[in-house]
Amino acid sequence: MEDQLTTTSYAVLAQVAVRPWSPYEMVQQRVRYFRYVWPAAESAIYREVKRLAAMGLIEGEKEYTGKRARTVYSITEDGKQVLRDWLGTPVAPFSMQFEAMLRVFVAPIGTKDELVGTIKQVRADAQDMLRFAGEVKQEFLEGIAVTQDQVYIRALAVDFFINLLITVEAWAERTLAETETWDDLMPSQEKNKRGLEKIRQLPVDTPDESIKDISKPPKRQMRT
Amino acid sequence: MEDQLTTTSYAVLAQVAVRPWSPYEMVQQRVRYFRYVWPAAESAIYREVKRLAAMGLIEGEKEYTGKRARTVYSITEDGKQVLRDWLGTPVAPFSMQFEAMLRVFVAPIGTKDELVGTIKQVRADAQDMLRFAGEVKQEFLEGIAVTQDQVYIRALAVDFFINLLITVEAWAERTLAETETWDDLMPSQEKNKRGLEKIRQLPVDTPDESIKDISKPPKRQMRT
DNA sequence: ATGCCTATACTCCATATTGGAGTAACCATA
DNA sequence: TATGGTTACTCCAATATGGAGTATAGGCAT
Repeated sequence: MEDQLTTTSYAVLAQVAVRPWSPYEMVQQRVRYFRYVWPAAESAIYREVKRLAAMGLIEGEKEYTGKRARTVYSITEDGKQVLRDWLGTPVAPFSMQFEAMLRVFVAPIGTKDELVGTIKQVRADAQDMLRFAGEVKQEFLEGIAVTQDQVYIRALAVDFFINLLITVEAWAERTLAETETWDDLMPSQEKNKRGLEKIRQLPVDTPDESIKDISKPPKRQMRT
Repeated sequence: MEDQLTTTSYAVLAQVAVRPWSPYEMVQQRVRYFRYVWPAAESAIYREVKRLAAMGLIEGEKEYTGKRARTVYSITEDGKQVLRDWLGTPVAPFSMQFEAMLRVFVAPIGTKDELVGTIKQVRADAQDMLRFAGEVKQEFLEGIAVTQDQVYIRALAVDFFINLLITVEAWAERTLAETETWDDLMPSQEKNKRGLEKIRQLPVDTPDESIKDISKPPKRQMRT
């Protein structure tokens, strides 16, 4: 019953701001609103809905289908104000969970098949999400998306998503091609030479001063 | 004292596999090993080190600087075996936390300055990380990286990272340009027309069948 | 009419995770 | 010699997680 809102609270509140939903619908449709930018457990959604309602930021109205009740929640004026206030606070930096990369790091102690399998999984995941993004694109083109009146905003997100996924897919493709030229996963002069060349060609500036002592990286992190 | 390993455990174990470290060094240097692909709190690292040591997957040796003790941990054979076994298990899908996008979604209830500020922050974050990636690149080119003998593997990660960051930075740039053509954040025919056009041009296939009922997206998520 | 599957709408809880505070020695510099 | 920063952690209360469990309704095939 704490009244400190978390990012998950704002995510749910933002979805309710789009239009009224029942908790179940929110859970089903959150993929279009925040799932891919702010993953949260199903049970967390139900919990947040109750908290937001208790705080008066959303309000529920009971509906019936036959005898089965469901509560449809809408955002209140207070809820909108809370969202507005949130926009004035500092934003948390982007972060990701990419377990596959950890496995790439230790790949040399495993088999080539395992490495290839991992990368193929990454590619498959990206392709699944691209397929979904394609459906979202189609919904907008057909004019049937729930957020049709806000295409100008949603387009920014779809743009981000598709480009990100294409970047990931392309990486997986490149990496599969590279690993397939390897006979085994042992370090070798040959592989390391290619690796160094790959790094040299990456389109990023190296620092002006050469690095003597391994410098401190930029700190960033912070949740909630 | 549970002996179920989490992904964070494997991340730490994988770092120890690179070379021996003291917990403090691991915390400082984890940015080069897993921070950006598997974020974990500082205290989590210390906790994992203790657990892994208790389980015999790493072993510590005490050193002294004057009276200040520090324990340097190395991976054991058991530890290596555990990592190998892990490579045979299914990999969790990619996911991200991108609070800024949630704010983009509700931007119309706030000010243009807030939206622009959010996107600029995203750009700045990407640029910070790119600067760091540039340093890593430089370390490899100079041949002084700790993982120099595994450039062939590390190159895959650096490649991923730099391309991802460039994608994010480019999106921020595009989006800033777009929002700067807006006088306000109100929905309008004009803005929505541009938005729809942007979506139309995104390089992703729309599904063969047009969508009647809003279809279920692919389920994916899973931690640990 | 019966059975079965799926949709709806949650609750519960053991564990995991987080951020922050606390402790303490060491070290450079003014 | 004071003091502020770095090194090197420990501890903990509060919060979050995901998975399992509960229960009813509606639809459809036989």
